[in-house]
Amino acid sequence: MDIQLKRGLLDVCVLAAIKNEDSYGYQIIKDMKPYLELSESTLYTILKRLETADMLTVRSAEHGGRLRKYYHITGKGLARIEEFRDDWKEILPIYQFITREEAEHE
Amino acid sequence: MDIQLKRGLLDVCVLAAIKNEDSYGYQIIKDMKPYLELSESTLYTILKRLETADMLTVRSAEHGGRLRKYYHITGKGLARIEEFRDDWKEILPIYQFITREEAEHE
DNA sequence: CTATATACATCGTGATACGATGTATTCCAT
DNA sequence: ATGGAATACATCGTATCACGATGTATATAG
Repeated sequence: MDIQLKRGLLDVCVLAAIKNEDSYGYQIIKDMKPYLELSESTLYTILKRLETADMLTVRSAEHGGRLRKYYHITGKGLARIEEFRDDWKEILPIYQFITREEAEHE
Repeated sequence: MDIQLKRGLLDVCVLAAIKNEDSYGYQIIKDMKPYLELSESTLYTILKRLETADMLTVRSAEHGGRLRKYYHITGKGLARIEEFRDDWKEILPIYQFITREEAEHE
């Protein structure tokens, strides 16, 4: 997939990955993999950015003798997903504009 | 609309604007306006980029005593639009993933 | 004992949208 | 005729961002 196109989906996709259940880095990557692949360096950059923007909170918890950072979505994060729904309504006509077959003669 | 989301659509949208008919800067902005607004500085950056990538060719023509630069899409540019169609097939499941309502209890 | 998977983190780089700014011409209303 | 929109193209600097490279540390399987 085109990198630029991916950019617009990454943040919201990460938020969606923790929407129903708190999760941690490695798990988020696994859950997103079927839809959108991203590297660890990209994910941690995004998580930090979303935390700064108050779209998620972080809590450290021990698991199997090792620390894990669990990410929890906030109201602002949920609102961000709703904004994406609105953006989607604008994207559909754009898709039509781009893929329309016009003045194509037999 | 979210800037990041816009980024992924701009290039292809400009190509779509000249797909059926050669066009020039000011006209492209007008044609795209109902779908996606962009400033002149952004458009000329994009046109230059698409030219470098051989996705369009440029020709200067006089119009009303003034020079206009007309942009013409190439085979590579048309292929870029086809790629977008393919990307779209990947985007749809991502949209589902983001907006799914799961484990929402009454 | 060693390699692989898990887990988190930072740095540098290249790509890019856009506001600000500049130049020049045409057209219209006063 | 004169001044201000609208038309038309162009450049520069800045902020944002994805990602590869790289580093640390622990658990687990062969």
